[in-house]
Amino acid sequence: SLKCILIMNRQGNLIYFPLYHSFLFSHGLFFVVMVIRWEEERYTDGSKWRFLEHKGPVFAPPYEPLPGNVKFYYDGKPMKLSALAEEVATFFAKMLDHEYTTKDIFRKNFFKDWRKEMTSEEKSKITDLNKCNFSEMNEYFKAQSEARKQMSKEEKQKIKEENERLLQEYGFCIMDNHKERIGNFRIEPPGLFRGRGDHPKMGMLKRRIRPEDIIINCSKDSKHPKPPPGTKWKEVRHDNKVTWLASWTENIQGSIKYIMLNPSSRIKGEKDWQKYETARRLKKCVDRIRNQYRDDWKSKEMRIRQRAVALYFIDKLALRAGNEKEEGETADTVGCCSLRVEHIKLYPKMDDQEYVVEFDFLGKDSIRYYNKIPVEKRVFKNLQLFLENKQPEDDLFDRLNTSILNKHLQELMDGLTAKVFRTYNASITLQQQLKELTSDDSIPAKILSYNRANRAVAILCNHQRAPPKTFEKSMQNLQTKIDEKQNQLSAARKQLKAAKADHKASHDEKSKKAVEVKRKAVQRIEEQLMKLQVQATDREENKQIALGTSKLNYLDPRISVAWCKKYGIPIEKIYNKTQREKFAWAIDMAEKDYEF
DNA sequence: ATGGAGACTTGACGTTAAAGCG
DNA sequence: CGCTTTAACGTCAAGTCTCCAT
Repeated sequence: SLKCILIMNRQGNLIYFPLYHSFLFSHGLFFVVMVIRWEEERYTDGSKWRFLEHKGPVFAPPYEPLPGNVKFYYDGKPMKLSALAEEVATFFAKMLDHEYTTKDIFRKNFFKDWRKEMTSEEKSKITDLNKCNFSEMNEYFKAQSEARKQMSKEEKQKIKEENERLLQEYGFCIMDNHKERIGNFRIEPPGLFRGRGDHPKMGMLKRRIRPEDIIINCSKDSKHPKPPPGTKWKEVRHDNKVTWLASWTENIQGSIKYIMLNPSSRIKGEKDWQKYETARRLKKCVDRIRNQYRDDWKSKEMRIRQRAVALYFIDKLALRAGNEKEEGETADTVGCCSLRVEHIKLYPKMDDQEYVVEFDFLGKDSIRYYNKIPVEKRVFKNLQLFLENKQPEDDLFDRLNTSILNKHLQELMDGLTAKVFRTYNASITLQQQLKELTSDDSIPAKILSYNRANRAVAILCNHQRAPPKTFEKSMQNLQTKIDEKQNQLSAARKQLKAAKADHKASHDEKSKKAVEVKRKAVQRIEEQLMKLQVQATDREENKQIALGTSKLNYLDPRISVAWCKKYGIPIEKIYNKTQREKFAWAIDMAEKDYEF
């Protein structure tokens, strides 16, 4: 469970380095001063750090006006736009190929916000978006991106180096003696807001963020970041009860955006670890809680029965809590507590099953949740009751919201909230599935089992993805490869047979060697074929399922680390570099017998 | 209770860099 | 080695949950 080492560089400065930076040893420039364990540095007073120093954010590059020959046309006539109006126009022009720009709400919102940026002459002239012709601008940007692709190696290298320099200068901060990677040190550039699903605000102008909008957070005794020449920060504060380095208010929803540390940082890692520890505590008392809510289905009080049924859904189906949302501000999506009558259908009998509930609603990111499940009679009867005398658009759980539910959960277990059930059920499912599925086969087969276990979780959590545009083609390609490999295999087998016959006839050393060579070749091709087949299966099963989210947010990484250790699978096969950095704590901690 | 601000996690997706292939 | 394909990475929207004022 070693976390990091304290080292001294040639200037005599002490620096903490996470253990995965161990390549530094090879330079031989450092002295190890001290070894720090994971557990040894948490504050108990609610403060998140003692020292915080950073360089501030990187701003979006300023607008570059279009060259004179690229024109905007209104009502068929060329028209030179003021810089501000032109900039906003380019945002739209860049998206011309996108479906968004055909949507009514998008166009309406865009046009309204665009007009706000126009001069009064422009405003009086440009009154109809349908008369605007952005196609020349669109062509220009397409040509630009084409040119970028065609750049020479040297030019590309130069850009890469510049990015690297920016990363080195602005991408890190010092928090309590650790040099930490910042997650998002670049300020979001201006553009048109693209909401997901049927978003009422799609197309609105997301305005440019200036230094005057930024609140800087750092420690008093640090070197404060300097605003760009001629500008000022909105504020510099020293709040060590929060983890962010900078923040600003975004103009679409009026919400606050933050610059925070990378998932590999101490502060994020510890929080993540804590999250899984809470889920493990739930494991210890989940039976009690389940018995409790089953009892509550019989309660005399409506609010308690609603609470109990909702909790049952959250537990069984891994639904999200479902906070209320302000109507008209966001897309119409729901979670458990905000389910409406129109989102479920009850079937006393369906095929050979009794008491079936059909769910059909849009969840987070407007991803559809569709599921039919048989439930217990009591739940079914309760649901019928909840639906009585209600309109489709009425709340299913009218006596419940997330705050009531979470207050109840808090009483059942310290730190328990609705989302802990998702974490708990995801992690426990992975552990069970790994136990069930892991074969004593080859490494690729084991990894397929792992992916299948991961997939079971992704299905539980409804993590979907649009099938990749190139999916069909890439499946075909893979199939072609498999066919070829099969041909190769039969050819190799024939050759082996021939070699064997040859050896039988001559019994000399040379032919014996030839048999061995052919045998190895067959074996090698068999392995390659198997690998390809496994790959094809994996990919087909994964067509509409996204594994990433559950892997990154719901699965206790120690389960995976332990599994790797137990079966001798290199951790690199399961976690890529970024993931290994994020889960460094788990990789250090977990042994092969770890139990979630 | 209710509402809103604030902080932080979770989520899908587009772009880019790296892997894989002939 | 140069091209294509794939996975990693970054982006930023959209959730959850806490806290505090009313």
